[in-house]
Amino acid sequence: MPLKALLAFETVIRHRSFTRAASELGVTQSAVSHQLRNLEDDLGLKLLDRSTSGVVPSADGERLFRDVGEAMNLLRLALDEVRETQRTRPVGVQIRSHFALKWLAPRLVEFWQRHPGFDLHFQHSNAPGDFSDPNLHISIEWYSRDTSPENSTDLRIGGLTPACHPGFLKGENALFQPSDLISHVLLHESDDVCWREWLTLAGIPKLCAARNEFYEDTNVRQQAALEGEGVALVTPSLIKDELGAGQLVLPFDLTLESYSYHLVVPADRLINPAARQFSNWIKRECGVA
Amino acid sequence: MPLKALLAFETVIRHRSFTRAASELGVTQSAVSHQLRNLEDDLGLKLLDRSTSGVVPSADGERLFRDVGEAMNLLRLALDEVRETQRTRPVGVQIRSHFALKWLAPRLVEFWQRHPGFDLHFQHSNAPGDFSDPNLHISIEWYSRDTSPENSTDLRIGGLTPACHPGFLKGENALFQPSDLISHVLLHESDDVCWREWLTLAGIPKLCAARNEFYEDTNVRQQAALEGEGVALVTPSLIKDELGAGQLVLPFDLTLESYSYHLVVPADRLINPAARQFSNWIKRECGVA
DNA sequence: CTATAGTATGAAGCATTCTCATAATTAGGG
DNA sequence: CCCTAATTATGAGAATGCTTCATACTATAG
Repeated sequence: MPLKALLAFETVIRHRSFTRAASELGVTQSAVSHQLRNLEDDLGLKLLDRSTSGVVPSADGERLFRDVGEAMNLLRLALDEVRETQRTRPVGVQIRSHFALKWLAPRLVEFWQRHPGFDLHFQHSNAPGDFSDPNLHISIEWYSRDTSPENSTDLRIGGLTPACHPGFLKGENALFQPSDLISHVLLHESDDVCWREWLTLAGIPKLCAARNEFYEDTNVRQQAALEGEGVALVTPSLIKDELGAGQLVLPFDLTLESYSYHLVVPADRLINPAARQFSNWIKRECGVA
Repeated sequence: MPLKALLAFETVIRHRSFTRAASELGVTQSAVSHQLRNLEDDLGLKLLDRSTSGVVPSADGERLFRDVGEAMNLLRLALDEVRETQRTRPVGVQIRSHFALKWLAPRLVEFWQRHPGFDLHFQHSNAPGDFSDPNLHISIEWYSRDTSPENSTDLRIGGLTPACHPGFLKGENALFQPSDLISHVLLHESDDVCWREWLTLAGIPKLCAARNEFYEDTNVRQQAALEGEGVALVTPSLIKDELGAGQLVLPFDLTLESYSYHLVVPADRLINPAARQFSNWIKRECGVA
């Protein structure tokens, strides 16, 4: 199908002029003339009566234009619509609420200033991003270096070390060394894997604490630690405020480094320019771009 | 507008397969893959979910296809229609009835055999072809070499010499030399120009005949001559039959060569392939191609 | 009858599109 | 669970077609 020529034809008919059609199409008048000559040669009939005072379609041209004009309008509308929805579609971001609260929220204002013009749609979950949902573009997940998936980038924000209420450092069951944890409550996420790994690092893999409590949400878990509920594993760089204010303390100088936040973006989501921008911004902010 | 890519997209969706779409489009699967990648990159969204067991459109792809598919169908139909009308539209030929009867008619059967598949529409007139009528493609006209228009080809069939009933060669007013015409009836077309030129050639420009009769149609005029009505100017090569049968004779060995049949075809009519074929055939038959 | 505003044309450069060769991916059968 | 067959993806280079440039041509209006 001589699509380009048909578009040129349609444009010429609308403008009744090669010159104006050329300028709409962003090409020279010569290009349009060539296109129309080719189309007429191809079809073997005259589509236009040319004159200096405007171009008028021949009977054949008129008939062809009825359908071609409609078709081109359809295409234009369809493209505009799809581009518009795409332009205004929010970038779907799954992000752990802790990272959202402690890292992202403080930086987001600056991001809006530098990249206005698109929306972000946040959802919070600890599970891996469900990218079968086409509206999810980016996920920030928590992985140890060797279990992180293919399409992820280590944001180098991470590490786990126990944190507790400052009161835990004194008194009867004061935390002097890791084995003292035996008489304390351990605050877990959904399982005890991380604590197990830290305890292994501390040389006491078998340690069994007084009690285990599970808080899916890290913000809540840390609040529980802050209130003296027990000892939670924390990422120090994310809770500088609480540490600075003395609300939480780190009893041991021993950090499990292997865990960190990872940016997960399937390659096919990067065709969304807004998603690409946001993803790049995060990497830049973390100094891993 | 990425028209080619949209066509590729539409074809892929219809076939649910890059490979089959490629074969419909007459290109390689690779080309289709490139087109779709470019389209998706351009729009910034995924249009297809690919798999080896068939390609299915994404939600966005589905929506785009609704309009694009319709538009492409419109274009296809419009092109088919216009091509079909063009293919079956008869070639309009204006041809002097004399030339049609004496030259064309005997050859037309052979032409049909060699070029079946299109119709010819003959109309007879001595006037120049009115090419403002888009249905007129070809005209065969009678010109002297120096008055023939730009877009005409001399078919080298022509020449004029007087012809008459054999009885005119004997008796009281027998035609022995051109000046004997003074006592005869001259049979003209619409004016006396041709006879004047012939008489000038014969050295008797002022000769005034006994009577002048006007017959627009050369076939009729020659019939009149044949019946002994008077003397008509004829093109010898076209009336070999009558001469051979002794129905007409040429009293003088003096031919006005400057007139001949010309094929007139405006350049823009040659975009009709059938018209081009017919025009070329005529030229070939006359040995002027 | 010239000026002006348009279209036509041919050659050459440029860009897009296509092909080729091959890689990567996925589903199904042994 | 691996292997095969069928599909899509990819990158580089080739081919095609589109565009431009420069200029010719044509018609209309003053």
